[in-house]
Amino acid sequence: MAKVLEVASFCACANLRKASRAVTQLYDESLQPTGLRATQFTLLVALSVTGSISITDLAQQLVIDRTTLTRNLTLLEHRGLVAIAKGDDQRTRLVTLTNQGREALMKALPLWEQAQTRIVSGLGRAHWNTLLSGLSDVVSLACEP
Amino acid sequence: MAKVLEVASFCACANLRKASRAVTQLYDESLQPTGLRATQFTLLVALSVTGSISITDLAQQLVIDRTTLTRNLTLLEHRGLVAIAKGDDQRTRLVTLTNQGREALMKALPLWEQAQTRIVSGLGRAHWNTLLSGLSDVVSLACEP
DNA sequence: AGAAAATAAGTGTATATACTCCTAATTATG
DNA sequence: CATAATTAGGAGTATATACACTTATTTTCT
Repeated sequence: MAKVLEVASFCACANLRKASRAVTQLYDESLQPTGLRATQFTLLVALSVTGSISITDLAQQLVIDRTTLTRNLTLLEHRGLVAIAKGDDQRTRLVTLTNQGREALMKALPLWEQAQTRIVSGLGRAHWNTLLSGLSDVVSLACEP
Repeated sequence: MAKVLEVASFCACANLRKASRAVTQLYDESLQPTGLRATQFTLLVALSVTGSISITDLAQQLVIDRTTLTRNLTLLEHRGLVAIAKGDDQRTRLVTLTNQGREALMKALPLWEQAQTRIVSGLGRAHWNTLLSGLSDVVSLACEP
């Protein structure tokens, strides 16, 4: 069936997931000396930028399910990289990067750069910027109600 | 730190994973009436194109870990959508789409098209093609030894 | 103020993902 | 030909992801 061939080649979901798998493995490998997975590194970076933030707010920013985020944060909390405390609104939990978390993040930065450079130089800066903006558009389109 | 802001905005891994999450939710929702997840649909499509194929070969094509693929295929096998049998080389397992699997695939195609159209029309055909080719380049770069 | 609606988060469950270690079968090598 | 090296696959474990359901708190409405 011609239609099936089209799906195999052009499915946005399949192609994004494939690229996601490939790139995650590259970044995981680069970050391995730090003991951080790429996803965990991303969380530390986000927290470093936002400062203290509630789980729901952080989840929205990252387009990640709230319950997924809770579980990922718990792993970082157990390693002392983030702290989770009650907010003024007793329902909320405020997540904060600890000093230890900040240290781990700083150590990881140059390793992240290795992986990132490989992708960006490989594509060329212009193509890379185009791709990045395409990804951003895709997120908007997929999240539209 | 300026560097951290750069990571947050430009990390290839974070942005790909974010887009991957967003799009997967869109496709999962579209495919929901079929009981297939987007990942499962993708496997059925791949098998429909390749015909009988060993687990390792299929894993390489999809840039997915062999053990992950085994587990994902087992779920489809239990639902009767794929068959897994020993190959001539007794070490290999040949995976084949069953008639039931082909039926499920056919029913899912129009639902896939809904989600796919949303992304492709949203981006515009030209941007979409650029994005697709960028994703393909990223996979090559990340998988390079 | 008290009841109802809304919001923030946690739990149970299921799938997706990949690594390490292990077994079985095949191929290569002496 | 017998043994070593290679290859295909499975099992155990851990993280990532999200849905449905539940609990606790806050806000809204009368």
